[in-house]
Amino acid sequence: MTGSGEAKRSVHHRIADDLRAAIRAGEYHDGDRLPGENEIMKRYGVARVTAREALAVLRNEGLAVSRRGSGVYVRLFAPIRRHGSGRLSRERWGSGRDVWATEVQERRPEVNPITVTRMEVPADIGSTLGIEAGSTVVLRDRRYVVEGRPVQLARSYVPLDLAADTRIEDADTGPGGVYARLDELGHGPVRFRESVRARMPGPEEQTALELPPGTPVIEIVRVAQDEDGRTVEVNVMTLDSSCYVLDYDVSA
Amino acid sequence: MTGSGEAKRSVHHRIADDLRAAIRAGEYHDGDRLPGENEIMKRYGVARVTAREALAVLRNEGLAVSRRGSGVYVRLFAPIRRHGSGRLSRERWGSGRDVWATEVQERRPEVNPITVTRMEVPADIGSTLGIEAGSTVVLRDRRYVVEGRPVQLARSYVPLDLAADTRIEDADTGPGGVYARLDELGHGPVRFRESVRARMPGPEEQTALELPPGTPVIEIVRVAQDEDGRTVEVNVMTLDSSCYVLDYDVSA
DNA sequence: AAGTGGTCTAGACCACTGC
DNA sequence: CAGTGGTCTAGACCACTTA
Repeated sequence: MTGSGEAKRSVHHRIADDLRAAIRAGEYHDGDRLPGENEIMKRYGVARVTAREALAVLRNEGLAVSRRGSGVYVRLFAPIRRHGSGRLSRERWGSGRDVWATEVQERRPEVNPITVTRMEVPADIGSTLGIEAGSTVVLRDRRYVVEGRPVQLARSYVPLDLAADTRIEDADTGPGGVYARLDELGHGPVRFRESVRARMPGPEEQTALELPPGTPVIEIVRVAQDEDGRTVEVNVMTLDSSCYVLDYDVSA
Repeated sequence: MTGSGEAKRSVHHRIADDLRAAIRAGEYHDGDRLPGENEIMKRYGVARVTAREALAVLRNEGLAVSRRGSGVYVRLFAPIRRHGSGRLSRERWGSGRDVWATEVQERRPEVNPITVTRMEVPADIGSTLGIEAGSTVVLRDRRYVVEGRPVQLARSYVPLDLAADTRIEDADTGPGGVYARLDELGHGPVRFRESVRARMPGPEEQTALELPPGTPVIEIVRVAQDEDGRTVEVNVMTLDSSCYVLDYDVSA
């Protein structure tokens, strides 16, 4: 079928290979129903656990999702393009539109209840912010939802001496968001560094982002500095990787 | 133990939660041995499959790796920082050092046998390169290895009319690499766009990068343009996400 | 040779979906 | 209510690692 000399590959791997090949060959399309556990048991004459294991391979590759009581389906990938360079430019947030709205456009973006709290700075954030341990920061915690699907978590840390008793401590920071408020305080960010990595989510993130198994997250740590080189905000974002492509422009 | 009101979580999930909590609490460190299948069966009084399933959760989260015949171990994360902005600057490759060497420094980088082939341009690459279907491109295919571990695959596409009969078609492109050669031809790249996404690897990538289960890959598609706006190279990179953090600098 | 993870079978019960 | 995926048990054999 699939290949030629596949010898010692285990049974559930061979079944997974068959299905993967079929998906790649276009025999199944996005959202199509795949053969389920019972079907695989019959077709290949294997035990339930073996059929499950084959499907687990595809789930963990992010190729399939299973819906209890219903079936197993081909997973789709319809990403949001997030433009890294330019999206943080002064014109953007200076114009009173917030960064998020400009990038998802017509896809019905929502922001879930924003919680704003004062807290002692976590060790890793503190060293990045360049402030001493034990200092207080303002944490803005929020979740972005597009078309009913949660796609991103964001935790933004601002030193208390900048944020105290400003709209940065309000759930609604007003037009232009936190960066515009920092600018009004004379600490508008002019330089950013984004550090990007990918990893599998922990169970808390799986819940918060409603991630099916086999979905990595992208973690972006964005550090914002003002004209004087002071770090004025650290923003830790966790993205559903099946929803995003990040674009960065670089010049030589 | 772990929490308070965990009720209907399945047995293998509860076991996984215990182990995860223990790892996070620092009871196990990087590379430490975790309780294996047999140990879990005894400790929790569950069947082998259930113990396996618990360990599978941790593996798929990238927290643990298992070594057949030996045991299950806490996985480590020691990333290479890849500096997106600046690393492509003229000074870097202009100075005759290649990009790769500058970023991994003392970590014994190697490049596996580079294959260079002429081929018909794949559809997706063609549309990105802005050349008509059926055109010929030069494909440079290579694998990077650090400290004996493969960490990155890269496939670089250059239009044939630029690369034909130049050192771009040699395995060794000489000092400064492909970009320096393009520059000598009057097509030195001045603008780059990197598009970044994360996903789970297919089995071919798992093999080529020797990835344990639960390891996502980062896919970077870099498009390089010369002064005239012509796309002179498309480079598709596949990175082991457990080996990389990508840094991008952005200014407002 | 003992221990470990990897694979597989056969049979069972449950919770949920969709008709 | 029938079908589906999710979970679990009990027992078995194999290949590999370690000593």
